[in-house]
Amino acid sequence: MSGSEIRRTMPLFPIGIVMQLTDLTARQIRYYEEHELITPARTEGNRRMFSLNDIDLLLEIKDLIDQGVNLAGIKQLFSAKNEKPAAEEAKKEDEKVRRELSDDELRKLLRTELMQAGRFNRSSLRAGDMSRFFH
Amino acid sequence: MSGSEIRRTMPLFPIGIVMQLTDLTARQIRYYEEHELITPARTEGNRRMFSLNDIDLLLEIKDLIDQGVNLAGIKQLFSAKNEKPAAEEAKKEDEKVRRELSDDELRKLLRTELMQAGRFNRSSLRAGDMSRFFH
DNA sequence: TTTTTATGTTATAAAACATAACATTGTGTT
DNA sequence: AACACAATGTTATGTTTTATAACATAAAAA
Repeated sequence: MSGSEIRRTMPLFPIGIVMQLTDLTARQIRYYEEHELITPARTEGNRRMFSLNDIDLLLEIKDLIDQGVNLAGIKQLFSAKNEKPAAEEAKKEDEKVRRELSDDELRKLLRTELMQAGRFNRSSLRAGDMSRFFH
Repeated sequence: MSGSEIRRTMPLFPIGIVMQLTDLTARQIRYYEEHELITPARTEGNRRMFSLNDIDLLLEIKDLIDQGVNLAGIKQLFSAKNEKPAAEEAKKEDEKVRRELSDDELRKLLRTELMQAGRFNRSSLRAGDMSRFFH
């Protein structure tokens, strides 16, 4: 229940991709960040890099805005959500294991998990449909 | 058995991220493309965008090269792999369904699947470790 | 009506990436 | 040994993408 937070926090996507996945403009995304609804990572060159968590948040924001909630309200909703820590125990144990992972092991894990990330349930989308996102 | 091919083909990652995930240089990645071991998508601006499938392929290539196989050999291995179609039936059925998906439905599906993509098995990595990839 | 909120638009600078050409290193061949 | 080729490094140059900031605008709130 705490392990799923891990790779969802990996900064993988540039803003251009996030725009297409969320159907938000760069202006909107940056504005939400400015108001601390999201805090995407930055590359060394200061470019925003978004994680799956960030994308989820953006999609939630969009839904809420579509429902008439303003940013202040969304902020409240989000902070209310995080009221529930529920992940106290596993933290320290993870901490212990962390140091023992070599770069190579890390990459192998990452590989496995990336491959798994692709194995979704069933064929609801097809490759051709992705032309909507890339021309 | 054919559905899992779908989102694995979505072009999501720029070359910089792929370099970090695979530990390959841009030169290597482009060279492998030049020799048709991978064929990443392109943005309108001609930038390469890689899918999970592409990343898997790159990792396989790396493994094989580490084992002393040259590009010609890898090419043979890959083409041998694709000798097995094994996905003939589902194609036409999928084709039928495809047209009926609206953009909005597509995005909703995408959302669900992205969220699911993050829900991996267990805590083998931790957020802090990702600082290796982003400084 | 006047502010405030949320977003659009434009200008300017820098980061990331593209291609291409040449250099280097290792391996196998003659 | 000398050579050729495969794989990768390095450098130069141009384009795309993203960053910030400032100003504009429409809709909602006060």
